[in-house]
Amino acid sequence: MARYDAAQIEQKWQKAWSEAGCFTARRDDTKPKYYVLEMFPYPSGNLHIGHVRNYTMGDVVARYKMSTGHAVLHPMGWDAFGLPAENAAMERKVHPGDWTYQNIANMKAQFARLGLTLDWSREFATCDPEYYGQQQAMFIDFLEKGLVYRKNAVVNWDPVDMTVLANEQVEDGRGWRSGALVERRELTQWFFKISDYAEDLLEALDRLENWPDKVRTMQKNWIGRSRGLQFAFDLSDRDDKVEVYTTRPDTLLGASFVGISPDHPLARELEASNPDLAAFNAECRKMGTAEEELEKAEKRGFDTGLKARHPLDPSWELPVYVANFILMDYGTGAIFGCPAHDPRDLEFARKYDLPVKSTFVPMNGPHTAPEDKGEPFVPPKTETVRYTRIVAGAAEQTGDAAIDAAIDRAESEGWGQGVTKFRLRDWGLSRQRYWGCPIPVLHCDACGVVPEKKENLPVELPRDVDFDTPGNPLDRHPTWRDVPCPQCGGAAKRETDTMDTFVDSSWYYARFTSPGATTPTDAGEADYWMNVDQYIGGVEHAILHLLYSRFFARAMHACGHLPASAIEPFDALFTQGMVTHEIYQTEDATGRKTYYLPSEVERREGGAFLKDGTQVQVIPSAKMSKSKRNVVDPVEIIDRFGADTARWFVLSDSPPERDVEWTEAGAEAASKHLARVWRIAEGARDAPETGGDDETLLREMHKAIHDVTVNIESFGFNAAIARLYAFANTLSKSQAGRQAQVKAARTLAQLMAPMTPHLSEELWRMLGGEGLVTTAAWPKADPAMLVEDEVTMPIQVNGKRRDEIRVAKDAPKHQVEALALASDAVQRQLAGATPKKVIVVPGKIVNVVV
RNA sequence: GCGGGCGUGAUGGAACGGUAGACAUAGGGGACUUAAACUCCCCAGGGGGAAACCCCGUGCGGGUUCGAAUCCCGCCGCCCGCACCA
Repeated sequence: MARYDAAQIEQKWQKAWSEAGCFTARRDDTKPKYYVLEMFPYPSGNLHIGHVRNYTMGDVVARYKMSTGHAVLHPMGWDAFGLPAENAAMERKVHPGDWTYQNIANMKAQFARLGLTLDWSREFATCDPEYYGQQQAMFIDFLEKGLVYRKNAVVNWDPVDMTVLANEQVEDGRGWRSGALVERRELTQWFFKISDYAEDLLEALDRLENWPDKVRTMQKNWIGRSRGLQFAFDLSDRDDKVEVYTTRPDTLLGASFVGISPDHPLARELEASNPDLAAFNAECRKMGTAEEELEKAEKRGFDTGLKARHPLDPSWELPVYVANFILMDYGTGAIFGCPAHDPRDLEFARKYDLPVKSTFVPMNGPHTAPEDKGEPFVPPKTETVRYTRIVAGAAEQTGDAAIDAAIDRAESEGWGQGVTKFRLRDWGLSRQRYWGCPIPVLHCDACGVVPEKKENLPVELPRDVDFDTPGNPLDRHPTWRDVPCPQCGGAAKRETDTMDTFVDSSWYYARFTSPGATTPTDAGEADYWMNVDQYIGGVEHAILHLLYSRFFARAMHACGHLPASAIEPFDALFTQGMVTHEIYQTEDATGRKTYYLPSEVERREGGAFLKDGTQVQVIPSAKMSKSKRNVVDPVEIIDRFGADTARWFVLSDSPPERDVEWTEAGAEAASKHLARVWRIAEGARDAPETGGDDETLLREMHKAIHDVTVNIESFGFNAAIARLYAFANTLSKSQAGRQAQVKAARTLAQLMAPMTPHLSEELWRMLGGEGLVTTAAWPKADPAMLVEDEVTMPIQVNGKRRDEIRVAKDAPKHQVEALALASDAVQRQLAGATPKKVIVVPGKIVNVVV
């Protein structure tokens, strides 16, 4: 009678699966294919528990699909370019490549212990030249198709480190390393023309039925299609116009100022002769490039002194302000402000003492007008309101109708036109960094921008670089940078910008279908395996990564790298929650925080303490992050309890889409339960040949098969586990004969197999299962065993439960009603009164209304 | 600030608009043990009551419904994203 020894059995079964080649994806025309993919990890060096949860979920799906007769593709790779490798290079003098590949080796070893169904024969890292070379080939294809172009864009510039900073590297307007005030600087950069696909990316969302609604809504809002009016204000005192775009032309008669972005051409022109304005603009440009920062900043403006003529009344002049909250990237970079119907404009108007004029009021009810210190009135455009200053249309109409009427008027009078605009901006892919995919073009004095010849790809990153000097090492690497022009043979310089790492992750799913191909994809393989049937990852990727991938699949199709059927690469999406943990910190006199690992901290009465007795502050659970050190090391957990325990725990308790808090107690409990299942299985094996009531146990078994199957298929892993607990409890108490108990225990092991594959293999063998449980066919519930002929129906009086009755499942309504009314509890509640109404929902509930 | 989501016992959570709290954790009681650990059994939303049973209860305030944790409106709190973190 051996004890449950996780370490020993996990190794044993991992070896068995590997020898049987269970997880190598094979095309098989006799089976439906199934491609399950989890978002690949950044190789930080250590697997964290969030990875364990993410990859276990995918593994449950993969294992379930294997046992339901699918040819499964479940690959894994590394999102290996990015900032942390350069930071490590600067801090520790290691080469970014060495650091990255070392991390990959570490993490792969950790992965191996989890017992995942990954097909490692397809592994690649995005920093492999074989991968990024194909990416460069596609860049050149995109360039030929007009899907890539150059334009100027602003970046965060650190004047001390002489480098471009990511938004994340800007803290309170200062560079994280240098502490210097960050400036906005304009550079010529490469852009993908994602805006060409804005309409299609938006329309196609409706067909992504197996995506969460929240993700589709977020993408819809991000793309932000709007219908509005574009027109120009004539300026009074100079021969010029300001072109504006508005989604509320119906509020034009409530206009009180014209606002332009500090980066607007007019603002730039005026600042040349106006030092105060120049100072104001310079101040605005000190802000970082993050939209959040701009939006949160105090609304400020500068009166240019210019006046704009109202298009509906030339004698009405509006002041022209430069305002810090207007983005040059959206619309025309200029607006008219209508304070009565826009909170931002109202804040601005009150600050600069500009008029506030309502153009419409609510249909009914009291209303504190924005004119009198009230709130701005911003009803949904579908709501009917009463117009007090009408641009066009009826006095009482919806916002939508009024907007359409206003556009019609502007068009017929010839001073403006209706246009559709998108909030979605083109995707800037240039990064002034070393550790990324080189952009495969050259700059030639004679020929201009010239793509590298495809036969010269990959343009490999040079190895001999140093990070001692600020700036991009590629810029100061003459032998790499200075090369002959591929077109004319004259002197040329390589592009030293590298690609955004989002490019790398925008097509890796396609590369997994043919990781060794000498073209980006192999048509036959892509056609067979695409699309990803189930994609799993964090909701933090709801917009950028997923939108970029959808764009990339379209662009790849346009260049012949993916079939038309794969332009929506992810058939179904599941966004899982994070694993969270408490944060432990201390603060020194200057407020500097030091964080501690959970393993360094002991929780006892009175709080949490370090080993030396120092008390630490406990911050409530938050996403596990390296910087806050609130991380749990999965390797420690696996060493202590085994991989099956870690897998079981991360799936239990919390619904997969919600965050789960890691607790020590929870892990221990999971471990105890698995040991208990082991004992239950042994009990079944050793049960007396004959006992009582096999029928009840087998009925419960079929119900468990049904429920667990439904739960797994709907991503209700926590519910599946709760159901498995209940079934284990039933089995442990059962007095059924050996044959029935063994059958039930074997089924329990099999139902648990997607979550706890090693333990299940062991029990499967112990209980006489044939072959591997991993390759065994999923059990089927016998419908005849699921039907009940009697049901319990609760009886409510006025919606409150007072009693319950047992009735035949198909008892006629009048019989149920009579039984319900006969109940003592109901009679007591009625106290002689006659019920007004009795609602009988067959098989569900009875409600007696008094 | 804008967009999206979430909020249920001490805790994680369950509940096609139909018995709120399944399942589990921590806790309490008991059995086993010289003792403990392990294991097994029982109790357990709050309040009242000897009990039967009654009242209250799903962040807060309204509404729809025979019936609301679930749907609608308004607030509060927390989380995710905001285009150069991945």
